[in-house]
Amino acid sequence: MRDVAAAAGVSLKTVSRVVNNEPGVTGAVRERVQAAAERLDYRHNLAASNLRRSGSRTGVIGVLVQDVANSYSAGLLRALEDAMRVHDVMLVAGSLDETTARERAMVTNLISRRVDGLVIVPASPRQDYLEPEIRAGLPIIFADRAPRGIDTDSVIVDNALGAYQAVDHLLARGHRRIAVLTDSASIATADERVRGARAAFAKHGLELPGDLLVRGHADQQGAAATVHRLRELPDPPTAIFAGRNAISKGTLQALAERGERESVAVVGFDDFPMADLLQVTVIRQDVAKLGALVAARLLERIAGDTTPPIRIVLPPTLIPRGSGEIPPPAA
Amino acid sequence: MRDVAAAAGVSLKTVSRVVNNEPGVTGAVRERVQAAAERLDYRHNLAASNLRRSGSRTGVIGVLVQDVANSYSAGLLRALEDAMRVHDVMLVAGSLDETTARERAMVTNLISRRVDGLVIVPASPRQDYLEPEIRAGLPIIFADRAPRGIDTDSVIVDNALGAYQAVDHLLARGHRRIAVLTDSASIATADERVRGARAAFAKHGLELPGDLLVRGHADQQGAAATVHRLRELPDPPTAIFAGRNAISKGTLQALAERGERESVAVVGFDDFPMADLLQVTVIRQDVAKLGALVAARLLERIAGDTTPPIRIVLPPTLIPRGSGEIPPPAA
DNA sequence: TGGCCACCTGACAACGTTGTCACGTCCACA
DNA sequence: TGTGGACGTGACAACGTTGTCAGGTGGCCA
Repeated sequence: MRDVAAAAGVSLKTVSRVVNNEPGVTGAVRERVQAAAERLDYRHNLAASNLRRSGSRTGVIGVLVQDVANSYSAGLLRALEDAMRVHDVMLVAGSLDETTARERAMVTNLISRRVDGLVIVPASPRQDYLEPEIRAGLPIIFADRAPRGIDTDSVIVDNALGAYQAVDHLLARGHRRIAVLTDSASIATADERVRGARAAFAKHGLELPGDLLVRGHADQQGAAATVHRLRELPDPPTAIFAGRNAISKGTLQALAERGERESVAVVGFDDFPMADLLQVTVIRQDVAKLGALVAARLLERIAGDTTPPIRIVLPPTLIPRGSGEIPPPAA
Repeated sequence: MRDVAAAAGVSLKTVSRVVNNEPGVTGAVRERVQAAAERLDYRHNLAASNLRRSGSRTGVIGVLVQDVANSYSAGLLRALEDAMRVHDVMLVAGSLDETTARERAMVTNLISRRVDGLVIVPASPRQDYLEPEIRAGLPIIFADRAPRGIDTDSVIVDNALGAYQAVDHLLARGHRRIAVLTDSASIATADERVRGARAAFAKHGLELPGDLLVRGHADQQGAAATVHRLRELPDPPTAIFAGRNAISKGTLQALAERGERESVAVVGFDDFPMADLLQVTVIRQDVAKLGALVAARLLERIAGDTTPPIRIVLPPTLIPRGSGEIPPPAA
């Protein structure tokens, strides 16, 4: 900038004015400065600018999701990006892989970078470590999963309701041996889904078969293995409620391998690409809507809104596509 | 930091030393400073730090892909993230949606933020606007698509070869009426793929039927519409080469709607989630490998490597899964 | 012609850090 | 006891920018 000023024969401040498109610079001077900047390949330094006008925005938000390669996370990211772009805000994204340590590390890093806000799909069991940041006024919104140990804005999906709908759907079609596959119990969401599944059984005066509730699935392969095992039981499940994206895929994979895609009912939580072509009945969360709501709330907070935290719960929807409508063999 | 220094009864510089874990501070003093920092909720400001030690890294790279929600882009992002994480580098990601203007705008923004490097899956027809940045030493790697009008590192896939393999696969099974569906001709990749398809026909002493080459597909719906139209022709295609992810999906969707999934052969370019379960034969690009190579090159550049640009071309692989092995009806 | 005002422009300090260098203390050794 | 050196600490300037305020120029009106 100093060089540009010298080349244009003006002061630093005038270059600054031109660069920031501020008024108070004559046309001729402005052009001279622009020409010099162009000639010298001058590039404005946003970091320095933000430092000087401290208290202003950096134009960056941090987004911590489960795995950016996962279609659900990616969809959320995209929805946030679209909403933030109009405000000239960019996204720093990170995958947590359900790791508490990574969540902590990335949050610390993002805070050091003075992001304008944080969107977190938490991996850690408690988030009270964020207390000082909240107190300092950093906007933080939890997406998909509610925070624990702290009071913050959140936009989540009614997981219990979704699971209830899924299992009720299967019970209504006569299934009784319904397997429930979820991920690690340390994830609050998984607990909610199990709760919803139990509630559906209870409504029908039944109980979730203990041998068919299997938690702790980390990935597709694990889920596939479980399905193979369960189907080998003397009294195998006639229907499967897959508690997450990757678990649905593993379930389908295993059933396909066994040639049982047509005979065993499946309802999955979370829609996924190609689920329509695969005719998989799912509980769909409206990621685009969730992302839009998160972004809107975040923008309000960034704009200075200091009202008490709100908690938005979106109802999921069951999308029947065939796999969930397969009747039990006996019926 | 000033407050911490005052609270601990030391100078600014000493706090700096403690914060950066530099040697030359007695244990007692160090603890006093840490306690004060903790008590005052002090947060190190990386922007200011990077400004002071200018010339050092910001620990951020910019990644511009087609669409972060697209499984291919998301996979690339994830591969980059994994490789960069060990070097404590975070990713700022943006979706270009094949828009030249957005590419320019985001590049400008990222440069203002002094990212350590840029990974670009270009949307614009030419990238010579990056010339000054390259000259200034900013590491830029092109991924998936080669740069035009500029000489930079790039890691791309042999698109012509992939298309050749796909079409040759179909020709070898007796298909002659093979439809070739690609995206906009302004995308260099699409041209390459058409070229490869023609080469395969040429090898068999044939020519790509002019009425079956349809370019300019923007999304899944457009591709589906084309498939419906082509299949209504008096002499319809017996096989379809889908030149991209979304086009494959549109093709499958249309064929499913027509009940022709079992009778019309399909080979798609780019693997996609669930393609295995859908038994879709595809040309697979190894995104993880591509991402790893891009990251490795970028890290070398960031570390100061100034050797001439290299160009890595990865061979794609045909994965037979069923849809590409359907024979033509007559045969 | 003098005076007032609007309008441009520039000097300076400050944002939160850290590199450089100098100072002071303490210990070891001659 | 004096000297040298190692070590811990701090003062200061600088990174690239912009807010504040003061100064300078020119036009217009009395």
